[in-house]
Amino acid sequence: MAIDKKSTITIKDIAGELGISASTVSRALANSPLVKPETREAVQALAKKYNFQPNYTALSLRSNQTKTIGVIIPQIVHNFFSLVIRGIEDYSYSQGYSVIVSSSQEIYEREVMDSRTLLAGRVDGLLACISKETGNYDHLNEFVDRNIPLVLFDRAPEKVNATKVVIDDFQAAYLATSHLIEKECRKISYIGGPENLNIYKRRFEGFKAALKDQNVAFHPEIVVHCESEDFDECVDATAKVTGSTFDGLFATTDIMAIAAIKNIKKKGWKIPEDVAVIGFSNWPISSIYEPSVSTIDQPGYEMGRRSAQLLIEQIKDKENISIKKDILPVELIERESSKRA
Amino acid sequence: MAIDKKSTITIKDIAGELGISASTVSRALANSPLVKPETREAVQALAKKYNFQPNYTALSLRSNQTKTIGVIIPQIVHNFFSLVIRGIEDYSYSQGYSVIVSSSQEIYEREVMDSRTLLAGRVDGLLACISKETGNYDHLNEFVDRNIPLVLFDRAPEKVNATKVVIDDFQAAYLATSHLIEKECRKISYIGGPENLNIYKRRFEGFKAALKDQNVAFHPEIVVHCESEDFDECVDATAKVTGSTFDGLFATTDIMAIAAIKNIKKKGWKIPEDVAVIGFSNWPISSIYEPSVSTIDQPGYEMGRRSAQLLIEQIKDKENISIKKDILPVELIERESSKRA
DNA sequence: TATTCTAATGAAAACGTTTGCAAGTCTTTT
DNA sequence: AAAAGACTTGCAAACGTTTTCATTAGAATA
Repeated sequence: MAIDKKSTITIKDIAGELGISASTVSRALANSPLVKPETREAVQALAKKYNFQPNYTALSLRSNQTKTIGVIIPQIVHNFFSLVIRGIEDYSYSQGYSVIVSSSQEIYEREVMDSRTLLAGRVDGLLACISKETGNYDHLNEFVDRNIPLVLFDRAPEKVNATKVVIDDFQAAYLATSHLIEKECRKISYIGGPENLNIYKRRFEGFKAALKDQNVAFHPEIVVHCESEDFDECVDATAKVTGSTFDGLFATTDIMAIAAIKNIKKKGWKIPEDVAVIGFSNWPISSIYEPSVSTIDQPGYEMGRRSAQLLIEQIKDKENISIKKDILPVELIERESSKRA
Repeated sequence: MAIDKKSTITIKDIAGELGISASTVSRALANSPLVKPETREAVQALAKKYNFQPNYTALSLRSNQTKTIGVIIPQIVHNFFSLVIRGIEDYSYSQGYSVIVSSSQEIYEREVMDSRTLLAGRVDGLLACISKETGNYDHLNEFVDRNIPLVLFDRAPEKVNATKVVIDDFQAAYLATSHLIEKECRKISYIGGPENLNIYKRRFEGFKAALKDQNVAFHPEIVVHCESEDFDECVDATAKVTGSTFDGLFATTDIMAIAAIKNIKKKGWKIPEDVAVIGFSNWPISSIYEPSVSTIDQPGYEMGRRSAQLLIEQIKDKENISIKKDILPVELIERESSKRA
């Protein structure tokens, strides 16, 4: 292979060929009124001929901004999060920003390391969703302290004073639970995610509040908090619950809902006749599975878009960063698993 | 908010405070033997105290490399591709490279635009998987012509002379089909993806070759090529096939396999007793669905890792780029949908 | 004591841009 | 015809590094 010297041409090359200075070329390219129309046209024609692309790195160095935003996400192989990323990308690219994604794999140390790496001059701002393990927020507060734009989404700890984009988990769980009560359920099982994550804590609270407000008894023996997202482990964890009887079940994840359904089927109980079930997140599988699973649709794409928008606003006006909290609406989707008169 | 002047410190700041020159600081930080041990220690101590991080952009400008690789992928909300991305990220980060991902959303124009954007000085090399629409490869050949490292994965057109990481689609389909024949299937339906994509063309060829080699008749009336990946559309498309009878079905996607299963169930045919089914890709849903679906496991994570590895090798030795073709092994996973004596 | 060698440091250039300032050439005005 | 103004352009600095080359001071040699 040949060595690719001069495969990429610079402003100086154009200047040289035209016998003018680099400054004039720069101005001509920027359509500055300071340059004579003929000069401008000559420059632009040559730039086009050579397919000139300004060197991004040089631009960054001069302007002290990378036009890149960083994203830290717990998992990438995950329907909800990949939707979020798509939203982030769509908006960012439309604004001329690139996106660097790094996934912590739900490991606290990786999250800390990644945030430091990104902070080291690679990005103009950060979008983050904390891992399940994360209990210490120093690495995030460092952004706040140094006045570097930061937006937290979905799993957003109260303790960090940054802009947040979330759903109202309490309200969403309240909605799901009320849906079951409306379907005549009077003894409802709860299958939740790890309670140390705020979102699951709040969903549990929403569940209990809905019961209380509507005078339905709470039964601790049919409550399970499941740590894992692995399907088989969910099946094992939810098996505990089918030791008792119940007529409704709310799971904070569609995967858990389906795991529970598997156990319910095994018992010979009919869905939705004997037990009505509702999940959470509206994963693709919930509409394909049989029975199709009622769920709470979580607007992942919108969450990504909105987070990116708020972040880029902050980047563009760093002097006046104001902390916001955006709560996105959720929607209940009724499917076979809870459809009954 | 306060203005963050000097929130980030440079080599010059350290030099100033120590009353030495920037060059010495640079050398001290690099542990050069040219600097006096005391000087080196003083510099390093101060760097540590201020948590000095070298400016990435300046480094890039000087060294003419961004330590970033670009990835163009058709979709990000897709189990296989997100696995690939994870593989790419894991390897790249381990080598000190960042990753910029952009998804074409299966749109040719976006793919072209994204490749141009990334080419414009943002990345040291590109990893790409073409969209379903892509039939013209000029944008990729531009990389080859300009000697910029490029690795194609999964959907890799023959016409581009670049390193490729793929699975042997012919062989994989041959394997799946032979599995059905082994299970006593003698009239096998084929549900494929769009034929203009090489991978589907080759899977179809593998399917037909397996039939021929084992003297099983090919029945064109139970063949469907389905354009969409949307589940409901797949259900509609595969319905055509259940107009005839058959005792085996091979689908080139798990989603299509499940769509077909839905139609088969509707007919009242038993799986696997009346019809044995096998899919392709080993999506999570295929193990959760009832019946669980036999499939060909496609090593997405490995494909990502390997692609990144080959790309980074090329980046590190641009003078001697050699074109390789890596074919990753697939594995047949037998589940309920084809399990019979 | 004069010369050479070695060790440590600094000055400056370079990477590719943008932009404030100075300077040049024409026109216009008085 | 001289001064002022309007247009164009170029020079140089700056962004934060690394690295080549030159320089200094001191030590070793003759």
